[in-house]
This record gives sequence, structure tokens and C-alpha cells, in this order.
Amino acid sequence: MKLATWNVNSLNVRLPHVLDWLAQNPVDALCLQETKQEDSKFPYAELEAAGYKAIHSGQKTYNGVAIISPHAIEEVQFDLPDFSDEQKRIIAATINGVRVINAYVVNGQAVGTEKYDYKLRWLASFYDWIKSELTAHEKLAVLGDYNIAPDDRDCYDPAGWKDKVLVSKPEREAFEYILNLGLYDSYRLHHEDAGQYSWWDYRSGGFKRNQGLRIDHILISEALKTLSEDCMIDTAPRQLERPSDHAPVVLTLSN
DNA sequence: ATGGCTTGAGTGTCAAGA
Repeated sequence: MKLATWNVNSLNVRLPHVLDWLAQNPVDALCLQETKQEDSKFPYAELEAAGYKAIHSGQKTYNGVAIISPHAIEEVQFDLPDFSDEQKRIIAATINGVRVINAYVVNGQAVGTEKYDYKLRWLASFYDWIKSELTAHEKLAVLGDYNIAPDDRDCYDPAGWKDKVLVSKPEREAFEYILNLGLYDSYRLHHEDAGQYSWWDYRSGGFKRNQGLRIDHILISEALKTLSEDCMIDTAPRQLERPSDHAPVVLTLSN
């Protein structure tokens, strides 16, 4: 079984990349973030023609999350249960017996801003919900754009980024607390090296110089950890014309 | 460089991303 996450930075622009990628990388579930479109614009028909079902929680211009799968998509849930929010950042479903949560975590803009405060409050509510989901679902995967680089190996310039948004101590602690609920950063189960990123700034030739951050993650419960065979970051789509600034992250499970 | 690029909105130019 393969699970993947990809922040596409506008599905309207990126649909050809997504369809090509799915054709080359058949997965059991693909979680998208930043679709940036209302449900009425979501390309259900194009995905269906490619053999995929989909669920979407979208809005105009910003945010928006989707789960795409060739299998039945069951027990669908939208939004955090205890956090009043107009922003479409959460969608979850059960696929082949695995609870799949897709999260587009708040960016936070800059430390000390209102948006940063909103990020920390959002993460606190996210923590509470993940805790309850873990008790309800033994096989749980929490995929998405976390907008947090967990440690200095995940940042191309730790000194320059010190205490900045995406790497600040409160954000890293929030990520750590979520792991401490009983989840594992699947990438780190299989790879210890630094310099492996999932996002590169469009500006300043970030990708060519490998100046990036690892902020897209697939967290898995103990029951899935025992099945985990590999987690990889696919940099191929980042090299295409008009790419998303994020690369897909793919988890392979046995069975 | 409170920068650099990309997207959506909407037709002039800004907000937001990370």
C-alpha cells in the first residue's frame, strides 16, 4: 500500500502534473493541499477518467484539501471538530482499513504575528483531535503540509533561519508533542541524512541550489510503523515546467 | 533588500505563501 502527500499550490494550474504523476506513481491514497478552488471547480471527472475517486474540501483562492484514491473512500470527515474556522485545512477518510488524515497546517507568516498565534492555537486543537483519532483507529496516517521543519537537518540554513517561522521552538515543540502521542515521522524511520527537503523557494533558484526545508510529512501510528518499508521524497515533479514549490512525499507499506 | 517568484483576484496591483 502506498500513501502520498503533495502541496500542489493550485490544483487548477497543477492538474496535468497530478494526472501525470498518478499515471507513473499509482498510489492507494494521494492527499493534496492548497487546491485553491471551490468544490464546484474540483476536477472530479478528470480524476475519475484516470481511475480515481476523490473527496475535496475547498474554498476560493486559499487553502483546500483533497484525498484521491482508486478505492472506496469511507467515513469522511471535514475540519477540526473543536476549532471554529472558515479555512479549509482538514479532510479525513478511511481507505482499505487505514485512517487517512490530510492536514494543511497554518503557515504562520512570521513569529509574533497574529497568523503565527493562530498557527499555534490551530496546532493545539489539531493535537487534541489527533489524540482522539489515535484511540479510535489503530492504523492511522497523518499526512500533509505541516509547515514545520522538525530539526536542523530539515533546514538548509539553520543559523539563518534560527527562531524564524517554520523552525521556531514553539512550532517544533508542537510537532514533537504530536509525535509523543504515539506517531512516527515515517521519513526518519528510513533516512537519517540532512539536506533532504520537500519545499524549495521559487525565488533565488532555491531548488537548483537545494536550499529548502522538509515541511511535508507522513506521520504513522505504531501499527503502521511495523508495516513501513520506505518513505521517499519525489523531486521529479519539482523539475518540470511551472512546478509546485513542494514535492510529493510517498510512504510504502507492506501488504 | 520588509527583496528575489508564483498564484488568484481581476484589469491595477496587492495579499499570501514559506
